[in-house]
Amino acid sequence: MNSKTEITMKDIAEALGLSRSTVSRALQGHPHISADTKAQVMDEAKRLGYQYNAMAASLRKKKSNTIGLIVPRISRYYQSAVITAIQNRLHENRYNLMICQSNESPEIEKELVDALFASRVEGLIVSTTLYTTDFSVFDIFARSGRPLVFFDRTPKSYPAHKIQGDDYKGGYLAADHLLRQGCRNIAYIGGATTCSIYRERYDGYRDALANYGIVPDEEMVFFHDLTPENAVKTFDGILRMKKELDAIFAGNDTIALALVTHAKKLGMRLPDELKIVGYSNDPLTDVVNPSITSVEQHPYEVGEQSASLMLGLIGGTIKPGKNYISVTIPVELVERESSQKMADTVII
Amino acid sequence: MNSKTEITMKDIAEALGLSRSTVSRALQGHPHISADTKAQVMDEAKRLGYQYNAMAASLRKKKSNTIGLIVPRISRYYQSAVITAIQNRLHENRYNLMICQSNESPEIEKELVDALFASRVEGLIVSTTLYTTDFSVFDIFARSGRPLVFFDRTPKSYPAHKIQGDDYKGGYLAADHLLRQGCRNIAYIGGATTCSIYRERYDGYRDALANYGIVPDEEMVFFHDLTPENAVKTFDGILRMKKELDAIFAGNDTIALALVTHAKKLGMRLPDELKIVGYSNDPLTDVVNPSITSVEQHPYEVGEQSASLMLGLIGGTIKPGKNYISVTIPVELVERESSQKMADTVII
DNA sequence: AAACCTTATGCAATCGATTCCAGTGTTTCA
DNA sequence: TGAAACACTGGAATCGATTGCATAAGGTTT
Repeated sequence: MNSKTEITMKDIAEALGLSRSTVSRALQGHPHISADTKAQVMDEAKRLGYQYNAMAASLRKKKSNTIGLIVPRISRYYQSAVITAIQNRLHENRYNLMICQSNESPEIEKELVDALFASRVEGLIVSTTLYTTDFSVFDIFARSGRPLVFFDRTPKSYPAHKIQGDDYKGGYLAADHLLRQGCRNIAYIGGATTCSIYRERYDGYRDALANYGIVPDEEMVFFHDLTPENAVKTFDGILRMKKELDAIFAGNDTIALALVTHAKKLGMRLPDELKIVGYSNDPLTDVVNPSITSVEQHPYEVGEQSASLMLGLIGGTIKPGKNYISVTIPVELVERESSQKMADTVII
Repeated sequence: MNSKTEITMKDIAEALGLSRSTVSRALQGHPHISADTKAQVMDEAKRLGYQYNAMAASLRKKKSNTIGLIVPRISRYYQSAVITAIQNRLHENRYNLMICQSNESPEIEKELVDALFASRVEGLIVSTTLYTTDFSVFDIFARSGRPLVFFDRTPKSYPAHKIQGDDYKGGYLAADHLLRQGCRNIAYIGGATTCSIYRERYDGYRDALANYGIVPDEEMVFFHDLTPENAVKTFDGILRMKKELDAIFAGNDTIALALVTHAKKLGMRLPDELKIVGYSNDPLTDVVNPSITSVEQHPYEVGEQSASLMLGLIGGTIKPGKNYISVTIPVELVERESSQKMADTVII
């Protein structure tokens, strides 16, 4: 019918012989407006099919009620779990979330930062790409005083609020566990070191080994894209070197699963011959055979903390002054079959 | 420094002694503005730290360059793959995407529809919750002439554009394949029937059985929430009934995997004793042991079609008139180990 | 009856960018 | 030389909602 012209408050006002201010206030439930007028306005709004224009209101109020979020990929279990937590928390507080994917591309990441800024999001939550090294793209938020919170993949040297898992501890726990299970030749396959989380997990791994007087063998430590294909290739490479190998600490659960499957195909008996530990505690680690030991990062907690921090910063209930808040969420090891000592479990 | 007042075009205009119109045009690269003026404006904008306000522009232009998207959950492989495709396509066309999760709740879904409408998204792409039965919540989009496109979970009876996988065919292919492998007692575990896709897959399954003169056993057909726990419970229930069972057609890959693992734990030899087919061709079906036969739905294609349709409808290059466009994306069966005939493959 | 408070409403500016319609000054061509 | 064409730029309204300030009517107090 009326696809050309939008019904606005002005239309309601004119239809009722009221002013636009009164209509606006009535619709907001302002206390100075009489109950009678409010009812009239509501009715007329419904009758005309009036729809609130949040953009116009945002412009005037300088308040968009929207937070921006940039992640490399929404498909990964951990990231999507964090996002869900963030969105739930924001939704409770009547905030919208604009979710964007950088696809691990720093260029796209920059475009998204600018686009979200232009859309006047009130704050930005980010997990960077693996290859982001120039963090100045985030400066516009810092400069304009709009809150900026990083989670998971946080920039080591860039000043900003950060919520992250305890990656050092995660690496330590994983390696220590494998050592306790009797392993002494533990490989590490992590992601690109431009991203600090893999470096920190390595540090934890290294320090755990040190407790046992072991220095990591450079040839058993890998940093590369964590795709199943790459992981399998790396694994085959290790085997070709004819080195002793009794365990692998994998950078994520997807490749841990790929390694488990590949090792089984090669006829290795798991976990007797080879123990594997993954990272993130993806639900699938629990439903495969053997189930895979992994490091729980509590994504829901990370998300809640990120969202709460953001809301606090926007609402002014959190005033960090010149300081930056850094929250480290504890991690814990979830032991499953893939790292059991011999004879503890039977794998079919 | 200047967190209170924003730098606007007006500031640039005043600094340069130009009018706001000229500044606006210069910034847009309007051909009527001299190269010299443009350069001056650009420089001054940079110097002052000017940042474009997309909201103000959207209000004036009545064009937000933003599309809304509502899905039940972003964490599921198929959905997130579709979203990625949509976002990539929109990004190429300088459109933003507001991704929202309904968490399978019709109430939240309604709130999101209203919020996105209020934010003046130019169109809405939706995959409904399992329990959405009242589709009138989407009426505001239809009424205002803003494009509405459903994908995957599309409302059977609601008039709108739809992009969907061929679920009937998928069900047919899966069942037919199992029949060809020699199975005659095939269970079906699908999701809630309020959602048409599970009903259609069932129809395909039923018709495939009919070709072999088989009528589905009501006690071997299940419609419930597709969680691993539920699936395992259902499976145990079937076993308790002491019925003949040689195959299961599972509603998604997550439960297919859970069933495979559970069956192995029970000491069943897969695929000899029991064959399993999943749905969606989640990458994990390929890396588990045995790898799982599944139905590929081409999520990337679904996403591209959805985004292209949306862009076409907005841009006016697609004019459906009073008609609604319905695109069905072909599906295909990807055969893997979990459904091989005896002795075709060896499972370790 | 004057002063004062309450309650309910209206006026008009404002948020920041866009764009139609003019209005300059310069060039070109008959 | 006059007129038309052209290249730039400015004025001012506009998008739709919000809000500080003003105002009016009615009620209460002294």
